[in-house]
Amino acid sequence: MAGGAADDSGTGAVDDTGTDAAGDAGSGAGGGGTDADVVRLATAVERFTRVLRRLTAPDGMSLTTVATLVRLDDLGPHRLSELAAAEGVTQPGMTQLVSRLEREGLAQRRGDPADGRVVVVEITAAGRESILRRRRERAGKLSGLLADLPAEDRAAITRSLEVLDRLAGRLSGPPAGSAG
Amino acid sequence: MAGGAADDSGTGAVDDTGTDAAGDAGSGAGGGGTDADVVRLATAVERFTRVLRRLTAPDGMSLTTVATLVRLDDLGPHRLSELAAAEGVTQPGMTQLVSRLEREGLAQRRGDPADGRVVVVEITAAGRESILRRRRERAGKLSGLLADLPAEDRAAITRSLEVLDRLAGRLSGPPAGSAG
DNA sequence: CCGCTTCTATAAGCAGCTGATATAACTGAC
DNA sequence: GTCAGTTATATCAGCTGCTTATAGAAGCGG
Repeated sequence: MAGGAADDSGTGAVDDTGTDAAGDAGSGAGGGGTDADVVRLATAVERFTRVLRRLTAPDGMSLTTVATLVRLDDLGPHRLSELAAAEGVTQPGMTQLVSRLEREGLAQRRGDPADGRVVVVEITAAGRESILRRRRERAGKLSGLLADLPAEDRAAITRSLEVLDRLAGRLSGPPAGSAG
Repeated sequence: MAGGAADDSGTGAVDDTGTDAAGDAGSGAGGGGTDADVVRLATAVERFTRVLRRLTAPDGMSLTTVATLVRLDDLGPHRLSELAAAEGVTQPGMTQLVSRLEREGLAQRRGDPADGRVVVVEITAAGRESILRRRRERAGKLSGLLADLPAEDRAAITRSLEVLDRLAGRLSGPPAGSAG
């Protein structure tokens, strides 16, 4: 149920999917992928939201919190305001978030000797461990789901992994050179 | 916490890994997919969280709100408690959510003539329009991203769409036969 | 020193979730 | 019919996590 995703599509013109998709929202139609493809992707992302919510263990960690911790793990220490900009929250919001992380021992504040105003945030060993634990939990749940899928479906997902990864990297971008 | 309705918890094998990302994809393996594959997927999902946050326009709509509205659009009217179970929030939470939707004219309550206790929720024309608008906005942003990707990457994403869709459907499950 | 900018912290408020509980409607025994 | 038990929704108090507005401390040019 839920929408026939098994149409032909491919790369040509598909069903009109509503109206003038992506008409005014930037990026000319000629430049990006097919309009219909993009709308389909947007729809799939919407549906996948539900999956994400289910996969998120009740650690009491918000999406932003996890994303911040993962970022600190992946890309190293950031100054606080930089972190706020990268994760798309306000600076006071990030101050609170970091305070929470610090209270739970998952990250810690550090001063910048070169600039007394700056607070540099870095992940702790406990924070790294927390991420790993969470990742393994999620993997466990995913494992159960994937087991029910035919092999070709699993292969399709695997193949798209690196692409999704590249997409994610493109969006988050480099932390504007600093925190070195 | 949570409803406790969908506590699958997979095989839970998946030991440490974390670094070894070798092995072929799609091998049977009783647990369902290679361990490393699953961990890679879990990691990609983590990273994709950032993408989701960025793609979500500042409509002031929570993930749950959007998912609920999309569900009502896809699968038709649901009773309130059914909606709560499907989206993984408590019944009081869904009562509030629906009240919010109703106040903004995106959904409406309806009585069930066969059962006076029941409240059936259905999406309004304005609600459908809201979803479409949001989807188009998202599509616009995605379009810009996809334009930078090589064609083969776009194809990989397109191919994985239906699989992701199937995954989402598997997790949320049918609304237990109603919404007639 | 002073004024201006930059970076973080604090305060007040709102959204959105939770558990506990109240209210109303259906069901079955009698 | 009435009573008790179950089911479906609403309401209440409380917490988390975000927001805007503002305060305070540190750097920089005069």
